[in-house]
Amino acid sequence: MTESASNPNRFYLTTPIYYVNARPHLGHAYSTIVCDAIARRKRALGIETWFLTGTDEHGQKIERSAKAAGCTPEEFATKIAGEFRGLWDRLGLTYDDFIRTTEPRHIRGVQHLFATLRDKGYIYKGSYTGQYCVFDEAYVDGPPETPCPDCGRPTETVSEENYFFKLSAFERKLLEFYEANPEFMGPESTRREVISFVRSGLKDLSVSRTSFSWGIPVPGDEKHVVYVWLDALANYITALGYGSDDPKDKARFEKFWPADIHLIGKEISRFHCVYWPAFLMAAGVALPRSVRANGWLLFDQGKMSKSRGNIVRAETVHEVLGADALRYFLLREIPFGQDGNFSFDALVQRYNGDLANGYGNLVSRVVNMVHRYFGGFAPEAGAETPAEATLRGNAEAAIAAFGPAFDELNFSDALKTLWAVVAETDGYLTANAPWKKPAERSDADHARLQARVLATAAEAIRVITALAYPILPDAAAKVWAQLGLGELAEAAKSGFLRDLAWGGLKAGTKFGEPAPLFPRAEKEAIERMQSLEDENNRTAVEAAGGGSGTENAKAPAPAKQEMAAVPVKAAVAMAPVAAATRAAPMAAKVVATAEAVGASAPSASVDLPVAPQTAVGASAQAAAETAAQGPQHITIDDFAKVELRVAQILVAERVPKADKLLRLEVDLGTEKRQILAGIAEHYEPEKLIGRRIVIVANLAPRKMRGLESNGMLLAASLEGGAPVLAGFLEDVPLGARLK
RNA sequence: GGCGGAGUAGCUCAGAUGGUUAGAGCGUGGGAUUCAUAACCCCAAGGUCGGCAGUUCGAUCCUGCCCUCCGCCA
Repeated sequence: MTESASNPNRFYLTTPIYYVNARPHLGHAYSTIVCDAIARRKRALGIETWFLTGTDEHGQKIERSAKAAGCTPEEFATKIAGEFRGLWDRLGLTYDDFIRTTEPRHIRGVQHLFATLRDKGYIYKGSYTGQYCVFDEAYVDGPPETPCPDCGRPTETVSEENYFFKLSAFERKLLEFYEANPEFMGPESTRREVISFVRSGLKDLSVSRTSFSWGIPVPGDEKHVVYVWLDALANYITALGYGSDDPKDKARFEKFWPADIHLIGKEISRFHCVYWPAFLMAAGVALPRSVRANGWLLFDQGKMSKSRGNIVRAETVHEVLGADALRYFLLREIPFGQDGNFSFDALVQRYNGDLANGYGNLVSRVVNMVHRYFGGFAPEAGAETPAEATLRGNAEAAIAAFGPAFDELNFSDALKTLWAVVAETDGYLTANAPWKKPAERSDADHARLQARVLATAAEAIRVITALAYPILPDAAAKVWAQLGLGELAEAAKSGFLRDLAWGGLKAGTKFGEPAPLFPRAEKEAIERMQSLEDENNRTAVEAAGGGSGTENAKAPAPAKQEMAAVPVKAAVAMAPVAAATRAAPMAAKVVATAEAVGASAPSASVDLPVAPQTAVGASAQAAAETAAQGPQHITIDDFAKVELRVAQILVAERVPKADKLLRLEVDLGTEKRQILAGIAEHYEPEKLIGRRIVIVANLAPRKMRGLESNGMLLAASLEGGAPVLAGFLEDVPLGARLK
């Protein structure tokens, strides 16, 4: 590890590699766009930049999804990887390399890394006996029958021989490293969480699997595949050429590693801030300089649509308002590192306020006046008055403040600073009104004023545009051309930002034709985006085969499976109630992150990995029918009529002469009552005692077998399958109402 | 359950080692203007700064308790 390797003239940054179990959505685009903006700025500063993104393609879930889709894992992964790459291309993102974990260069590198770790004595063979969640591909601590903490499903007891990485040996080293390198991870909340995680103790990590084969074989013991996180994390070095003997690869690795920034979604901080540095320390490879976590995008469903669409695609925004609008919104609206709300409403508001009425309109008025009063040639500014000095001073202050803010990833502040100059320039124009000649002013004086004011305003625009370029590359290029400055892309390559200073616009420069940059968006824009999403969700549901069946209607938050490969999380912000209640459609908010793990999207189901194969056709049809019939929705008032409460089973016994019926006495906290339930075929009465369940408390009483039942319990079931009682993962007080 | 974060104008957020009238942008209302994308410019209204109690001459800022939301861990 050579600390001195820091070279200010090169810069390496990475996005997470995206798990191909999910189609790309706005969360993925967010991380990638942030990286693109950083990369563009670095290049425009004359820094040699390497920007890596890619896809994570191994793991049991991909294997299963492929099977469900009736194709090979390779075919499946290739298709989704193509969707990611295609989207980045359409959005104009300037990645330098796109790595897929199924590529030979990556496989070779991972095997080299694994062998190195083993040779150095950090990997040993051991056996594991414990609980395993098949759905999440994760090991779970606890005694047998512990439910999975992520998804609540029952775990299986497994015993398998695995390779283990001596993570425990790095606890102290990591803590010392964090201490010595406070800049290593951020934001602060992430740093605190990671440190407290490491302080609480590290256990050795299982780094191989034998239960499936879609992965990278462990060198020399090919019945094992490499643990997906070890596989996935290694992309950051394998893409540069780690493990290759080719001199060109070696040179690139030498040049760019260690990475300057690993940009990630906050839910995978632990993998990047704990496991990854530990692997690298063990292998004797330099550690990355920093890991920065972005927050989640929250989609406020209420504002968007009452229909089931909740995942927003970048395409939709791109199509209606353009890629620049999306970039600007994400970087301006959301303080980096925090969660941010996304809504079409807020997007359009920002777009109209800052881009159309602000920047776009400013450019338009100035370029138009230069054409009108000066035949399209930049006028000579002449002697500066206090008004110009003030504007110049503010612009120079913005140049000085923008860079540091941006480089600390405070994009929002950087843009706020810059847009203050937009407003000042607008005010300056209005105050000096070059379009209005007072009677007492001579023609010559007026011509001088026009020249001075327009030259100054145009120069302000030039400065603003140069700084905004990494965020608004398309618009900046247009403005550059309108100012007669030629190809911005060329200027960016030559590092024009490095020398940015007031006064670069030369008198006599021939301006280009004025053309609107950001046409004002009308209300229809929101409706259009809305309907594009609705349409997409509808077709996605049909295509995906209705994964939203009972099996998946739960509301999981599988943020951090040990095993899950990289990721995409879509979680519903409500308690995981019984599947039978069809929780998903009532979700208030959906979270999507940049990264995340193959999770179930609420009802949209695009992401859902495991659809019961045999049911695929049928549920797709059902979904389609639902859509066609229209209003299957109930109102909140309808729902409020159903009184769902938490109850504890005190007594459970079979009802004589009834095969299916159990008689239960349950405690609601405030009262006890008797309920009859048809679950005797699947639940042993003894095992139910003490369990907390959910009941419908205001169901009309009914007599069965001479006994009165006062309520009904909730359980999930498939046709012909065993019912599963609804319950809670956390403690809940008796009598608590579900709403 | 443990640890941590957050709760400030309709919305998104800023803020002060505690000190006279708590800020910005957007949105709203009014005015002015017409170079410009019904844009721009000026002015105004709007907040018991989550609740209760305490420390203090004085608390939105400190302390305690409580409520709500979120994250990490178990």
